[in-house]
Formats: sequence, C-alpha cells, structure tokens
Amino acid sequence: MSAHYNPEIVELDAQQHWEDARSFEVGEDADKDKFYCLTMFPYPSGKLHMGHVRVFTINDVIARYHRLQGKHVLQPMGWDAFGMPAENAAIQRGIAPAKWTYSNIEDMRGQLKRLGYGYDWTREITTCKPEYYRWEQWLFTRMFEKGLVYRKNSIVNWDPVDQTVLANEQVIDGRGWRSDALVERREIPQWFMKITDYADELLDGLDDLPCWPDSVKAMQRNWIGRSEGVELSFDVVGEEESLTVYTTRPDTLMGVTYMAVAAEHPLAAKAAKTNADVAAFVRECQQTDAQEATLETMEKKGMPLGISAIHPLSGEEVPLWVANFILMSYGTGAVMAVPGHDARDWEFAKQHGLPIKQVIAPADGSTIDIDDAAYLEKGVLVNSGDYDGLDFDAAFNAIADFFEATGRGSRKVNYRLRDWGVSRQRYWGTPIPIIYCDDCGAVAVPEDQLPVILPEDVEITGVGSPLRDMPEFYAVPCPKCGKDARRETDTFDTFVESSWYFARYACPDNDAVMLDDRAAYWAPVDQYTGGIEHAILHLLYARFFQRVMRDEGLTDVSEPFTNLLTQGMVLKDGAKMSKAKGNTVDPQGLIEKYGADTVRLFIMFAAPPEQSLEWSDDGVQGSYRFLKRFWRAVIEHVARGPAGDVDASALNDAQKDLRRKTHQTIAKIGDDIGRRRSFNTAIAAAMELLNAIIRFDDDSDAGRSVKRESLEAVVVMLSPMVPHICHALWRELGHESALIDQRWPEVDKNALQQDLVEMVVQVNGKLRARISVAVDAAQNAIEAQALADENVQRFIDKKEVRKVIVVPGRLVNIVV
RNA sequence: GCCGGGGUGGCGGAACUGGUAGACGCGCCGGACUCAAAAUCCGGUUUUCGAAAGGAAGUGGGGGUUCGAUUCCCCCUCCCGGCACCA
Repeated sequence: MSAHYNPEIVELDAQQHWEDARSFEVGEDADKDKFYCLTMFPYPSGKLHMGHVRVFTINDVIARYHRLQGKHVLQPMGWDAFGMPAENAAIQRGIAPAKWTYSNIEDMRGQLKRLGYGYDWTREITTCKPEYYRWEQWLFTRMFEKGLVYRKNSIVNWDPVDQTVLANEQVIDGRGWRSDALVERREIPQWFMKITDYADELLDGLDDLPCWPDSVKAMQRNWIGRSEGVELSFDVVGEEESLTVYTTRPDTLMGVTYMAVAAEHPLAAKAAKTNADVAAFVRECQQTDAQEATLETMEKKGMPLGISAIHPLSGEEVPLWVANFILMSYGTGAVMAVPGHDARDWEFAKQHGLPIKQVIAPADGSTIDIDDAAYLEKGVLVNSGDYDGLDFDAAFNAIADFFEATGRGSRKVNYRLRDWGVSRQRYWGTPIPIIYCDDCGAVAVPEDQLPVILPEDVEITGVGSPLRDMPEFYAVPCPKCGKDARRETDTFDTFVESSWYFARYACPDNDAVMLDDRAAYWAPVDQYTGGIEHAILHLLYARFFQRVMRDEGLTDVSEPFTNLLTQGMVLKDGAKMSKAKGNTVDPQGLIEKYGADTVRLFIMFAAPPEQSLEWSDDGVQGSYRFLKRFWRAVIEHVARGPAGDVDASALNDAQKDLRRKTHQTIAKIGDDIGRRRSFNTAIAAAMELLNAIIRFDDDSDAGRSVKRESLEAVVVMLSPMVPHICHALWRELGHESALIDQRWPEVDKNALQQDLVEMVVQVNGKLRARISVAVDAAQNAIEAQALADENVQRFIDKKEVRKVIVVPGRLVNIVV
C-alpha cells in the first residue's frame, strides 16, 4: 500500500468492498439484538447540503458504533419527495415536478454513496410513488370510517391577485411573494385529522421517553397545552344565544369588566351588518396573513360592538368588543377579560379606558396597586361577594359548582393543540381519497380502487392546482350510487408521508398490506436523528400516526422513536447557509479535494451534535492533516516489521504509560459515543492517543507490540467516523477479515492501574500548588503533604486553618 | 408576543454529578528541513504585572447560595429554533 494517503483510492476501494459483500443489507433475525438507526429522510432538493451531511454522518457514526458492539443494525434511506419546491421549479423552469424530483433523487443517491453511509438501499422509499402513498390513502379511508377525520372550514392565506392559497413561507410582510398583493384571510372547507382525540395520550406518552431531550418534551407539552378550567356562558342583551367562554381562572370572574371576540366570530359579523365602523374593522382584521406570530406581535386593536353581555354573577352589563388578537380557532373565539389579573387584558383596558377591578389579593396580606400592573399570582378573593376570602382552589370549585348546578357552565379540560388540517390546494402531493356525490356526500374511495394515482404528466402554471382542470382526474362515478360525482382535488400535507415512513422501511415491497411481520421486528426506531426544527410538528404527527396505526391493529408499538437526537444547524460566518446570503459550502467540491473521510471527520469534530456548527475551511484542512498523520503512523509502524501480542507482565514504565493511555482512551471513546453522544470529544481523545503513539519512540519487541495494540484500537474506534481510511489501515495491519465485521476493543482494567495521582491544593479556593500522592494515601497523609508545601505555607501565612476539605483524587482546599 | 435552546481565548470548542477554566483542533508567532515555496516536523500561544519564581483578573451583564460556581437560584441583555401551508 502507498506510503502516501490517497483518499480517493482508499474510499472507492472500501465502498466497493461493502457493496460486493452487501455489508449493509439486513434481514430479520429474531436471535440477534436489533438496532434500528434512522435519520429524518431528506427532501430531494437536488444537491446535498452541509446540513444533510451533518445529520447523515451523525447517524452513520451511531449505526457503525452499534454494529461494532455486535448489534444487528438497520439503517435505511429514502425520499420525502412531495412538496412545494418541485412546483416552484416547474413554474420557474418548465420541468414537470415528477421528472425534476426523480432526477434530483438520482443525483443525491450518488452523493450519499460517495460519502460512504452504511445504508440498506434495498429498502429505499420514495413517497411520491403510488406503491408508497397508496397506504396512507388506505389509512385515511380507515380513519374516515372511524370518524377520525372530518371536514370543516378553516382559514388560509389568500392571494387575491394570483387567486391562489399561499403557504406561510410565501407570505412576506403580509404580501404575496409573486404578486406583492396584500394577503387576505379566507375560509375554505378542509379535511382534518382528530389528533386532539389523542391529546392526553400524546402528553402522557412523553413520560415514557426517557431518552428524548427534555427541551423537546417540554416544547411538545407546551404545544399540547392541557389546561383545566371552566366553560361558562354569558347572556347577551338582545340575543337568544349566549356567549360561551373558557377560563382557567374562574376565581377572577368578578373582575370581568369587558369581553372580546374574534373578528370571525358570529357576533362580530352580526354587529358589522348594522355598524359600518365594526364592518371596516373586521375587514381590516382580515387583511392580514393567518400566522400566529403575526397576530401575536401586531398592535393590539379593538372596537366596541355596541352590544353588552350580562355578568352571570353580578347581573351587571359588561361591554362586548371585537379584537384583532383573539383566535377563532382557539377555544370558542371569545374571551372574558379580567384586566386586573391578566397582562394582555390589562394593557388593552389601559389603552381603551376600560375599568380595571381588583378581585385577587396576595395571600401574604401585602397590598398591590392594580393600576400599576396586573396582579397575575393566585391569591385570596376580594370584592367578590360570597366568594371573598377563598383561595384559588376553593374559589375554582365553588364557582365551577355554581355554574354546573345552574346548568350555565361546566368544568372542562382544554388543549392548545388543534386538529391537524391535512388539505392542501396543491398539485404535487398525495391525492386525498374522497369522492363528493350530490346524493351521498363525501365518500371514501373503496379499498379496491386505491391508490388514487396522481397524474405525473401535467403543466404547472402557478395559478391554482392543475388537477382542477383535469376532468379525466376528477370526473368519477360515486362509489356508492354510481351517479356522476367529483373527486377531491386537494392533496395531503406532506407531513402525512413523513408520519409513517419509518415503519414502512421494514416492508417497502409489500403490496398487500401497509405493515407486516417485518415491521413488528424492527419497530420501534431505536435511534432517530434529525433537525431541532422538527421538535414539534413532525415528531408530534409521527407519534399520533403511530397510535392510529396501533389502533388499526398494524403494530403494538405506541412510541415510534426510542432515542432522539436533534442536531443543530450548519452555519457559515455565523449565519445559516443559504443561496441568498451566498455563504453556502458545497460538500461535493470538498469530497473531491479531501475525500469523504475528511469531511465526515471535520463535521463530527467541529461541534457537539446538538449545537450549531460553524463551518471552517481551515478546520477541514486540519482534519485532512490529521488523517495524513494517522496514515503515516500506521504505515511506518508496519514497515518496521511484525509486532507480537502484548505481554503485560514484562513492560517498562513508558510502555505501561502508553498502554494505560490506550485503555483509558478505549473507555472514554466508548462512553463518549455510546452514552454521551459526544463525538467531538471522542475524536479529541483519539487525536491525543495518536499524538502519544507518535511520540512513543521504542523499537523493542515489547514497545512495538504495545504500539500495535494502540494503533489497532485507534483504527477500530475511529472507524465509525472515518470508515474508509480505517478499512484500509486495518488491512495494512495484516488482517484478513474486513474491519466492518470487527468488534469494539475491550478495556483491560489491569492496564488502567497507576501508583501516583496528582492533586491540586487550594487555599481559600485559589489554586496554590500541585502535589503527587499515592493513590491509596490516607486523608490525613494527604492533608499533611498539602500543608507542607512551600507555596501553600506562604498563603496560609500563620493564619488559623479553619477547615480542610479533601476530595479524593482531585483536590485539597485549605480554608484559613 | 409565546414556547424551547444558546453566549467560555483571535476562532471552533473542552471542563460529564458544584472541585485544576481553556483538553483537542484552527489561526498566529518562532525554529528545523529547502536554492525557494508547498508539504512536514519541533517549540510557544487567555489577558495582564514580572527577568524568573510567582502574582492579579477572567466563562454575555448584575446580584445570590457555597470552603469552592462555566456548572445551582433570581433579574437583565443579545443571538438562534419553533409558532400549526417551508421541509
């Protein structure tokens, strides 16, 4: 083998070996300990970017590490192939979305292979193919039969010029990205999945996920937003129907001084008919996009409707307002306002001169001024008639009981989580398997007529969906009565495909059922790796779908992902890489220049996986330099002739030191990768060991055998990160069998033993000396040695020693 | 606005359970090799005072708990992710 490191030769050779040996194709073997190791599959945008390289490398390292631990590892790959970019490419370049997508997949598959990832390509999934999406159409029809899906009106971003529904991303500062027209909120009928039926289970299930990051669990908990409160109704003067509101603070009920409804609320619409100002205000509210962040950050505005509600306890009239920050989609679209004890209500009241009433006082008897700020804590009721003096719990129950007894309200558990709207008015997605019949209503497409195939040969104009202009697609007979009917032309949200693909990798070729026995073998995913940006939506939808599949009898598993790793972004010059900023780094060029191993090594070394990673071309150089040193170290060692096994009983001190370092490093790297997932420190430890090996200049038989043991350990331990060079060096070290089939080295505990240990001596917490003590030294002996130190004495300076703290093996702190 | 995360040398980062701040790498400085350069190798590198020994300061800012805080608590600030139609 060449004395010179040539990454291209080394890498293509290793990849050829893995392909010939089918190293990564796995079947189901009940006797083996399975490990299902998965990344969030990519959208086939055309070219791999550094974010992809990062997440796939992290996962490949974990997969290869577990394989070295003797696990039966499955690492599949596929394509999240439906979505907007394909339509945009079609508009801009006139290529049909399907053609563009399939060509991108070809390119990206080639790039993935060049990076040496250990995928079982026989299980590849492409979501835009009918053999994949037919099963989510089928599951949807099952959900339809069970009442788990329904149709209702909901708000979309409407571009009045392009006559098109816009994605939030296509709304820039409230205007359509292509037309520049002010976006309007518009209500259209859409399909929803009842994820709220599973709200409690999705919430409680988080407790069964000890290996998920706490931050992700916290975000999901807050997103589900379970709260316990009371739903109660206020009569409205001159209206038959009362106004229902939900509150988690019924104890503040006597502090209600006004009420507010959303612009889309029926009462606002009714007032608008007779009040031009209200009509104008409601119109103004609708001249904005539908994003929550927009609603929450815009200036809080409101207008009195000229209608009053009757306070259910006091009988007083309170004014009814319409406000731009009330969400029709959350709760009942109406709120009772308690400006004394709610920050937003307080601000709104101040702004519009509405009264502020204190009805809660601090429990400790202190006084507050409700005119300065709302008092948000729970306390004791005041100015609340019969309820005065009660604390939160007592007041909650007394008021809830009162309303339940009078039939005007009830205790209610409420969720922030809303049902999942899955309809998209787009072409490039899975057709929703529904047919509308004038007589039979919405009818699910029968199983024997699935899949509903999306026509791929279409022209995309950017105005509406082409499916709406294709009678050959939408004109169908009603499956129930046979009358002329119309097929649904909306498609699914692409989150539907990504909510179950992980299960389908087990049996991608089964055309009879959605999931089979092989899915039972592989589920759940043992390790799931993906971007933190998916912490809520994708991961929550996938957890929901897993339960829907379970309740359909397709699996016994409730939680799809056992361990979750959320990796950070790749930055350049402190900003996310983007074409617009011109700060992208193309992985392809770097692979050609340095090879895949250098890129993989740098990306794993530059930052811990959860943190954002700052790209550095100089850092890549450094990784390349390290691999060259690594190569040379092994080649030079081998060139000096054979080395036998280590005889641990016949080593000198320097040989013992290198052996100790070797076995300490084996323990550290195993812990860093296996438990801590701290790949950057694992690589640092390997670098340190290699530095020690190179410095170790001992050509005796014993010296060479110790060195060989160390080098072999480094080769095996670095192989998850840089598999190609390690494959070659393992051969170089004289092994017949391939590295991919080896096991992780074992720690020799005897090699770890040492006689002396360095301890730090502090005086009043400040470092003053280092002492070398016997490992088994008694505490008072250590104290005596520390006190005897010259510099320590200087700082004690004849002051009285009040206390000595000894932390065995670490430090002595002398307090004077 | 709300929820979650982050801020440590010139730079990326390390310090895992409250116990040596700056491992490892980059960059830079000096040296070796070379006609020269690249590559490679050796040494140095938080700031500051000092010839040195050895001090002082220091982990976004302010306060607190502790013998001891990058680590725990409170307040503030800046940056990043998510907010339901980007994926």
